[in-house]
Amino acid sequence: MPKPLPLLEPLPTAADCCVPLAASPLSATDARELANRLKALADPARLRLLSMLLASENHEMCTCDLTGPLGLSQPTVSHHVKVLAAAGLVVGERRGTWTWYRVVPEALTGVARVLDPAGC
Amino acid sequence: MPKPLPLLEPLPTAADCCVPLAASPLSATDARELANRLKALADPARLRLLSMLLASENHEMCTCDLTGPLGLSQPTVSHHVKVLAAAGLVVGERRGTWTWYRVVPEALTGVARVLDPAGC
DNA sequence: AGTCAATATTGACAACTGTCGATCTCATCC
DNA sequence: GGATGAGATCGACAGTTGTCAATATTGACT
Repeated sequence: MPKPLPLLEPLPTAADCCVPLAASPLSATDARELANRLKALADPARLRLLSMLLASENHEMCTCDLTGPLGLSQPTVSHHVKVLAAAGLVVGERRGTWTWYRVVPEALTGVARVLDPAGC
Repeated sequence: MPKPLPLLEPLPTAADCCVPLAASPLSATDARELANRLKALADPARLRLLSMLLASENHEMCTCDLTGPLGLSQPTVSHHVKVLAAAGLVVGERRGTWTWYRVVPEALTGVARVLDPAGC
């Protein structure tokens, strides 16, 4: 359990696609793209992982601190963060031996906004 | 392509779970529940289906009007609307030979609100 | 009853996914 | 350099999922 270092740079911005679901019938490619992001979210372990990151002290955690609470093996946790990172929902940063992950809030907000028929 | 009848009753309300993702680490059961909803959303065909419903004239369509634009067989469309209905995201109503489906906007809004770390 | 049309269900199959053990990579410290 | 420890990757396996053809069900209309 290493001590978290203070972040040096602001959180990176994420591609936040903005094709509101309710505006017009989604094209096949837009639908595939949004589905990919939602697929990354649609897993209990990854949702818990995200919420743990968001609720953590410095809004970041290393893999070693995630395996225990999630009750999953280290390779499995590594797999999940990789899926989330590929979807742009988290970013990882290597500092020495550890890799620190944090959520990209803009990405989550983007997905939320696309979904909400009330327009948010 | 039958003519859509005017809706007689207001849209039904849906269970909108409200455990904000960012507030605290999600419990295993809460995560599973939210993941189930997201799994229902995380498919290109179902996303297109939802957006077609939302963008349609009377905010409802019958199965027969969905198969063509989606480019999927009738059983497959029937399968997808069933998944969406099981997740509470759409409701179907049989009128004569046809079944009319419409989105439950509250359900979508609920998911969007849970996801958004900005709190909406 | 009998026919027709829309929808739902079933069965089957290929593709994808979550999980873990084993192994590999890389940075740190002696 | 060698040892240690965190994390990533690989290979395998069970479970799930999207799809369709075939069939069943339901409602309308003679």
